[in-house]
Amino acid sequence: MDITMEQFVAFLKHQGFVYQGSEIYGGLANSWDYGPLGVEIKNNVKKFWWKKFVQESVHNVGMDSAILMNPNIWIASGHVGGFSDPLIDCKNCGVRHRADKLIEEFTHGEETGDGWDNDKISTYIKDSKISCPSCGSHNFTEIRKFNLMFKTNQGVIDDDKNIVYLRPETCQGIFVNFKNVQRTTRKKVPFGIAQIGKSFRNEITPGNFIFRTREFEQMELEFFCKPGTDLEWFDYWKNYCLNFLSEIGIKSDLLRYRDHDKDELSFYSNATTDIEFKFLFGWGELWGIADRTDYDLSTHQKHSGENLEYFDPETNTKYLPYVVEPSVGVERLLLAVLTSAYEEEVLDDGETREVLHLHPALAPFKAAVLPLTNKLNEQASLLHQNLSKHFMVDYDTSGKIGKRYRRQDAIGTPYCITFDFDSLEDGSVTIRDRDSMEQIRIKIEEVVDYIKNKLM
RNA sequence: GCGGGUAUAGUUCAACGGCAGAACGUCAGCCUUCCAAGCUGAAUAUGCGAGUUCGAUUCUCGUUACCCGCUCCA
Repeated sequence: MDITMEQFVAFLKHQGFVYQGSEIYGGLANSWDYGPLGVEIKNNVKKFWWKKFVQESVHNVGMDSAILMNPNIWIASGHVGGFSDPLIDCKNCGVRHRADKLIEEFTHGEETGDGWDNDKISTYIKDSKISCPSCGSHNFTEIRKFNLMFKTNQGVIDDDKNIVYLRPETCQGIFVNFKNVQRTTRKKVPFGIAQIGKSFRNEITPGNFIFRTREFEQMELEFFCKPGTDLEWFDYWKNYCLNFLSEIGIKSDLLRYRDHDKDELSFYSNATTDIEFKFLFGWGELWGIADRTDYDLSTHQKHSGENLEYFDPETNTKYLPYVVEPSVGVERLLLAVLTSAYEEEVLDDGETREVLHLHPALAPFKAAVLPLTNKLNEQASLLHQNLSKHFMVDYDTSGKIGKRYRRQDAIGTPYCITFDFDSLEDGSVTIRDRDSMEQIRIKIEEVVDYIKNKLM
């Protein structure tokens, strides 16, 4: 697609998919609002995922956990303390470094600074006369820790004692409910728990439109399986996710797997693979599939004091299940879907049209009712109202019919229903297909079923 | 966070230290019997805040946002 990110953003804004957040106040960095079409397609993307990962899955169930949770959860997960990056700036050239990485590089990996407090890191850097990799000077600022979690206070009093965090990931809400869900659903391992919800991260550098934002929505599955079977399930979900992306309509040549190297893996992970998508700004992570072993359940077991072991009735043994986690961002998936669907198509007559080749299930409008002329308004609007009981339908009377087809093409409406003068006589309408531009004539009462069949 | 760039209608682009224009799009009306192209009319813009100036959209400074690169990304 020969279009820039900037042009694509303008297109999405023009059509009412995504607006800049807080625009009339000059915006708020990296915040985006979803317009009338954006909210539809975003909801549809989530529905599609839910359908494949919960509704149609024999393994999985869903849940929805709170955004605000007991702060001890974040201590257990390592988000409070361990994962705040110690950052240090060079006063000479202004480049920012991770202080622990400086030490790691300087000692060629012999010291990693893991678990050190700021003073120790600071002292080490001074004593070892570590220089700035960018300019070679020894003039660093104090270390500042950046906690990537948003903080707020529960209760009206602003006090350190009542700090709560906006969750930086949804999966912990699943882990802490593992026992609840297992008991109430009477599911046997292997089974999965799926969740869609907002997460918040104070990323140092967000950007690339809705690709990385500080407020975002995740769709995660935590799949619990017997230790030793985790790599099998890892492969299973890897394939399942790629298959999902193909079903949702993303072109396969825009997708690739990228396995994490051993030194890139999180310390608790057995294997991690990203499915990457070729965004307009380049390849970027779309879906992370990680084998998290029993790290999460064991740390929660340790910190909470609750026994989280699963009793396996087949073997009469107890164990902490291993977890395979496919995690995808709604906004990223949406951006990938839109990017893949967009086409500036040259027609046989040399004219061009902008088309979103969206899967009908994702399209904001499933159909548009277009009266051939204004004189047919009355009857056509009745048809529109009837169809609206079943799915989102647009209605457009302004301008020539060809122009209205173009408008619907550009927002991905799969079916245009033209109500003409014959419709008054024969009770039939013309349905025009967005992709093939072919037309069929069918009875008005058959329209709902015709379109519903295409939504699967 | 650092460096560079950009900021004028919805979009793409003009112009100017002294009434900010166009095209496309949008809206209204007319016309219109299936793929954007007819006619008439209308609405809509100098990101925000200071400074210089009689007067700033234009010059200066600050700020905000976006883009590119670096950095970062449990």
